[in-house]
Amino acid sequence: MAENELKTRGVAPLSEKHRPGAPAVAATGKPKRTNNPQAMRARILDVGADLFQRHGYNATSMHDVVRAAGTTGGALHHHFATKKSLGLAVIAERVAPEVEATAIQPVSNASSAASGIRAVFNGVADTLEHNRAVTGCPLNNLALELSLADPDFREAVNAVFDRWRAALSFRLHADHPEMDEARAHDLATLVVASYSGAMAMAKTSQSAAPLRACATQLETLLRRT
Amino acid sequence: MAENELKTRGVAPLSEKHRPGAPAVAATGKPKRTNNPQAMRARILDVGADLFQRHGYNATSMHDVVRAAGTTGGALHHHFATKKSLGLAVIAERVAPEVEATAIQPVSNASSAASGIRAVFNGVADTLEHNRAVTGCPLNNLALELSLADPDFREAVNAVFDRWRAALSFRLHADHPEMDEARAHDLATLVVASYSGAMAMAKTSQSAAPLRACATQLETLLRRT
DNA sequence: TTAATAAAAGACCGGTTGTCCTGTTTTGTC
DNA sequence: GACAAAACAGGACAACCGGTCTTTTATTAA
Repeated sequence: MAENELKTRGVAPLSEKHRPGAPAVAATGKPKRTNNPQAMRARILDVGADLFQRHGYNATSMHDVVRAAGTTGGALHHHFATKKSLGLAVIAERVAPEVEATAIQPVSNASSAASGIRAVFNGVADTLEHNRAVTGCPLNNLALELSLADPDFREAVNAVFDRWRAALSFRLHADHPEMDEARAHDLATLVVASYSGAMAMAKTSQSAAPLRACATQLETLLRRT
Repeated sequence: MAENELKTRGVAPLSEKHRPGAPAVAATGKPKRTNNPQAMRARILDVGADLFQRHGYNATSMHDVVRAAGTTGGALHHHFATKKSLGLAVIAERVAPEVEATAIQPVSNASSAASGIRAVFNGVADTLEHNRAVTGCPLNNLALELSLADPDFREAVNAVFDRWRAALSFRLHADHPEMDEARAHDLATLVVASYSGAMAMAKTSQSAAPLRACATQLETLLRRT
């Protein structure tokens, strides 16, 4: 803390030699650069979400993000000073909305909790079968890799899990007012857990079958409730 | 293949200067070294399983393994030439037996499938509550991180998942001969998936509650079968 | 006793990591 | 049109990565 002022670790500027940041355009009237911070930020987030999803957080380097986003290290650093800040932003601005759209809203809007849950499982299974590789649930991927490594990550992921479970629990209670809250809570936990686990199995088996199996069994459980 | 004989990329031995491998003992009759390949191999595997479990595969360096095992890079390289070979050995010789002991055998030996499954879930929950940190299911951790990265890892993890599900399915069918095989298979998938997912939720919430919730709900489902 | 082999040690390699710094260009405001 | 701040460019940088290497030491077979 006290040695900050001694942190002159950079090299003294070699007047002539050191020229970082070459001119964006030599002399012609080329496109130069288009300042568009929102689009740049969005593109970095998209690329980050995609790479973290496909290769994992630790296996993705900042350079990978720079290359895939077609940008530069300076731009990346401007928007996200550290890898961790990019990771947290990806969770909050990409993963959480995706969970909201693909898993929470369909259940909230369905005619019943049971049919909504089945629709979500089978809908995701359909999507998986259309794609080439099963990359798993983005939330689950990041949860397992990062929740022990850093409390901030753990908190961020946990918030999404909680939101999801709470929404399910609310819908179950709405469908079945006679069901006590603890039961609804446990049931919602089972649904979320089996979705996460089924996605893990789907990833390792590269098949949507585990999702279909869980959808079937969960429905019989929910229908008898 | 044909350029093997030209592979003299090493530096010419600088007679006096180049002395890798300092003498293990200076001049005294110290313990020097104890040759015990099996114990060394076992220790490396134990340490590797522990570190991969707590920090993840990619976040664990070979140097971390060397340090934690109290050995040297040479010894590690002798037993496991690459990080991947260590990873595969950890799965085959540590993770798979652990799954066998903690999740498969208790169900096979229980008085019924339902009670065995409940015992496994609650037993693991008890263990988690005794430990400080919930590090999650080792199989699940490695599955999510590596199954997309490398086909060999995917195969290894998938084999464990399949073995587990097959054992559950067999026990369910033995308990309920009237149940058709597809149902038993799907039910077993749901149990494995909910275990994996519950462990993921337990890890992010640092609590054993998700496991207990799933145990309760799964039991009501199985008892009504 | 000697020769051969297996086990262990640790220096070392090229490459990559995440971070940060110094400039240049664009944009908004007066 | 001046000018400060934001947006972006491009590379520097030390620390570290996984992996290979040669040498030393212990064990075992002949």
